[in-house]
Amino acid sequence: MSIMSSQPVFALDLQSLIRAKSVASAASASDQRPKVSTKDRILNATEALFIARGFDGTSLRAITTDAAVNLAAVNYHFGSKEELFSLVLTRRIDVLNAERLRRLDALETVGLDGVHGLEQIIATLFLPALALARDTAQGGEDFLRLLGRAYADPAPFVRSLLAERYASTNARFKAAFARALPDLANEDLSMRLHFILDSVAASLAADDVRRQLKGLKINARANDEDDLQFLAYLAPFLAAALRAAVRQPKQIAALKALAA
Amino acid sequence: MSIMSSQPVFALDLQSLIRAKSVASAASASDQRPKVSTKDRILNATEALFIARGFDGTSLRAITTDAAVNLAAVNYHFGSKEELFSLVLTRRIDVLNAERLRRLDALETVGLDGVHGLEQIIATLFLPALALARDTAQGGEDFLRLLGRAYADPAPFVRSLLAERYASTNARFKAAFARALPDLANEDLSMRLHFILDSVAASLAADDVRRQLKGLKINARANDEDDLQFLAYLAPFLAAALRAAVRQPKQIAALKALAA
DNA sequence: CATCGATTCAATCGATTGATTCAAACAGAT
DNA sequence: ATCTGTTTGAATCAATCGATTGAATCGATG
Repeated sequence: MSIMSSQPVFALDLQSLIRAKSVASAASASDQRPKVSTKDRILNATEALFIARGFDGTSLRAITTDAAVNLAAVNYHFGSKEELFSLVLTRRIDVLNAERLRRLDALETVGLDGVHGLEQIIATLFLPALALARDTAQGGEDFLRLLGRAYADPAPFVRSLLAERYASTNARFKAAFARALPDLANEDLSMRLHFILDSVAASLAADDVRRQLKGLKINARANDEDDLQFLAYLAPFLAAALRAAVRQPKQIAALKALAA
Repeated sequence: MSIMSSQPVFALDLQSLIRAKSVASAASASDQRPKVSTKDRILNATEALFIARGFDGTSLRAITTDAAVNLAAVNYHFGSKEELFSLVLTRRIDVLNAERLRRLDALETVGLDGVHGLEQIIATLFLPALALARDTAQGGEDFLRLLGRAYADPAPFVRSLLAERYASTNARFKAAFARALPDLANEDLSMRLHFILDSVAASLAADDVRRQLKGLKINARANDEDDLQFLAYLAPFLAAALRAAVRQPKQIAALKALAA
């Protein structure tokens, strides 16, 4: 303590003292400074702030303050704010989409189940997301929040990044849904699919929805079995929505009588 | 033209010339400057920019440039950026919620239909939105975009504004849904309701979804009859989703076999 | 220990943000 | 036409934005 006083000391001596101290603490049992690299601290802080405030609402100064690094470290390690956020988004979503495509490939080589083909595709879409939400190395629960925020962010940079990078994946799944729902017109399918994908993303981004998930104890999932249980909760909801018939004259007449 | 040259002129003369010119054009047949007040021009420009870029992404200078008014006019007429956006949001959503509550009141005095009670509530929620989307005085199609963007905006100011101002309305509709779905657990209802409301908002905010709506010619609605037709397209989708059973052991087993 | 590339640091850049100023111009009442 | 309160305009404020600089310091290598 007294060594660290403000009295003038030899700069070299002071630095060597600090260096020795940090090395000592790293070797100690408590390990007060967890060995997380500057790059990773910036990425993690950026992810947390993006979830809470979006792209425009997150400044580099807020990031570097939370990450306890120098402001210039962002441009040194990542080049620019956009390149940083691009990495933050893709390091999560790329993993998700790769697993989704892997499962879809496997599913299409075996062929869709005639009766439950729709549930199979839904499972292919959502099980990877649920699995990643349990993987702390992939952000855990924050993974779902990141996903929701990313698809809702109004910044042109974010929207173009998602649209361009995952266009082919979306096309693959739309084609799969089209085969499972042969009677649904292409335009109807596009709308309902987009509706569902945006829906899940938006809902998962909302804090109170996740709080309710926790209340249902379906957020304490610990293994794939629990994921299936959660999907059994969600899949009928989504499958029923996708299978619902469209624009039957009878329904119009019924609604007309009811909505007066 | 030559009068407007950069040569020194009497300030008063120049101003009077400009004034005379604008007055003349206002009296002319073409009427190049539509008599929209400064206040309304700011509100309209703010709405358009909020839809496109969100709260954080919209600067007062972008607003005043689009509205062709002076920068100081914003703070003079509205006090601050937040007060301006608060007005922009509430002038639309207040109308929507008032009409929703009016219809809900009427529905509850008559009593819910036993068979189609759920569709009645859904109609109560969505018909006012569809009607407003046809009313150019209420923003027309932009009304839906505003709604979607508002519920997705990450700015704390926007989120707290919506949560506080419309909490009671949401509670009213949740209670109504609970009566129409007596077998659905309260937590399940909360989640699904939030899921649906966020869903519609998020979907309507997406440009390509509205483009698909246009392709289905359900966006060319001109009267209440057409609204009912559109609702006949959407209501079965939503009702089926809400009515879908939850967590049946049979479905879990089926999914387990399928998701391998 | 000396050297060198990699990294961190404080300081600062020009641009943009929301907000404010005060004089000029305005519309309506008398 | 004159007066009076309201509205507009150009200029500018301090604060913050993303980005950059060059020196200081780091860890690894010879």
